[in-house]
Amino acid sequence: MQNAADGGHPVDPFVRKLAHGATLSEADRAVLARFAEPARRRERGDILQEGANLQSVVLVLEGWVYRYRQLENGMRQITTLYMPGDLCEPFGAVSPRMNHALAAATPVTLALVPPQALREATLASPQIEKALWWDLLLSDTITREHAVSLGRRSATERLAYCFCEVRERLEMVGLTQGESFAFPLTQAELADMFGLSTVHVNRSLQELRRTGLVSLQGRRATIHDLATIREMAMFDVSLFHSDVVTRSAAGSTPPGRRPDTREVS
Amino acid sequence: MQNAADGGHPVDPFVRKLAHGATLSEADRAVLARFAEPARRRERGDILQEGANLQSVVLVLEGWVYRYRQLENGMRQITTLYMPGDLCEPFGAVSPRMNHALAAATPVTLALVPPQALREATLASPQIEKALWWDLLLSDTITREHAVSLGRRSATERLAYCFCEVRERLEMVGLTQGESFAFPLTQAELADMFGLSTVHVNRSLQELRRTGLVSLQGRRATIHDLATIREMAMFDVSLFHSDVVTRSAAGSTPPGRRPDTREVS
DNA sequence: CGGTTGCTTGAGATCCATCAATAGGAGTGG
DNA sequence: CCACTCCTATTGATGGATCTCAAGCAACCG
Repeated sequence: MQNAADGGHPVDPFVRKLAHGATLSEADRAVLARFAEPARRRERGDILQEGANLQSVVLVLEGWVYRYRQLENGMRQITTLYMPGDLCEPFGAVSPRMNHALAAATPVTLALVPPQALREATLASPQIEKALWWDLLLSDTITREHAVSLGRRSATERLAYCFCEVRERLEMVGLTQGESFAFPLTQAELADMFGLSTVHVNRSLQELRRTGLVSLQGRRATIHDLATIREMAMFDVSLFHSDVVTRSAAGSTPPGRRPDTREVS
Repeated sequence: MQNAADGGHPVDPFVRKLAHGATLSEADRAVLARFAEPARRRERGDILQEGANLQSVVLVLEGWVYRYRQLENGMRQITTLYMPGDLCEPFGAVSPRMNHALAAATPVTLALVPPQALREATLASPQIEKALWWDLLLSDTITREHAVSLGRRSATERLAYCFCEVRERLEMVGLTQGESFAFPLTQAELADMFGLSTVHVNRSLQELRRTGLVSLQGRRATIHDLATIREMAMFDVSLFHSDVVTRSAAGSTPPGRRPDTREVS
């Protein structure tokens, strides 16, 4: 049995990610690390067809996965991107008949976690509970911001936003190397992700390269000017680092709270 | 104190909606109905600004609400639409600093539910637990399908899809009258929802009317040919009626399960 | 090697945005 | 009741962003 924390091996990205959402004890980490163990490997390509039967939550340990939907007219839309440490469904439940398909963008290592086990971990530790809800809220935020890209950002801005987002997510799990990080998506996949044609993705990428903001070579991306690309992408970092409330009665007013914020009252 | 189930008054849409996700006992319904009680009214316009402080989950009882995000360049994207019976956040947690704004499309009645109370109800009744997770999965599906519209449907198809979706959601809570239903959205709101200009929304709506599929008058919509509009919108009803698994060990193979479906194995 | 996959480039067509102007209804104050 | 304003829906004209079709090229692979 492989322990994710032993020498040389990278720390389990699931634990690493969730640690951003709550202060996890050693016991908490051990519980979570156990979910990330029984791994399956998959080559690039479909993992689960639409309509497939599923009883567990898919957890990505290595590689990139995405969820997509194929329309009757042949068009395809990628709706979500999953990277190491990401759960492909909300932690507490699964739709037994998949209504979107799941595919691997690279060779991947996965774990299958029964939703019941996650919910039980939630009962055993309020910190795990908080971390899992934080994770769920974060993926909601990412999904909504993807809709903002699709609706209101230009092709170039969408791609720029994508680089900012991916960088942020990979950094959370310690998978960036300085200014660069793995970026294995095909231009055709980017097109299906952002509602564009591959031709236009190609040209928009060239524009990003021409301005010197990003370079892209051999399935890796390097961001040369983070501040500028964030500005042109209208990327709001704070979305990725917001807090979460699971127990409304729990705390008194937190220290950082500004008294003038408006509430529903 | 007003009982949502008493004579003449419509049945609480929250209970009515959740009843689609699980078989609720009378006790379950009573518990849920209590959440839908302490109501606030709001006129059309913003409810919560971006950055507002929030400790409770907003539950819509009457009227339409939407979540939007305003970009620095002045553009606006509506990311989610909420109708009676809808929770505006996942039931178990809230982001205390709102990262999207919430607005009322019509005068609305709301309830504020502490996430802790919902999670506790979840512990008391497995059926409530199942219903709430079903609801969360459904709103995820709706959000993803919205992304499919934004990415891969034409303007006319997006609007057609919208009518199909709204009809389906309103029917679940008993708010359709035959072929017609309330549709209070402004053309400017539709534009911000579907990443279009108001001018183009206007012209696309005219096309839908010209083909005789939908009519739209006085904040109400009537669908004249459901089968045809569903086909042109590539609307998949089954997305709105899928099952949910909360306890993976719980059941043996359900009766409808086809043995040939593919699983991750 | 031939076949496949992914990237690149060019030219013309289409969808949709922008700008500008008009018109109807709803509310408001005189 | 009228004048006024604001909001929403509507229409026309023009331009731009992006798509489609078509082709070529490089890398990889059995």
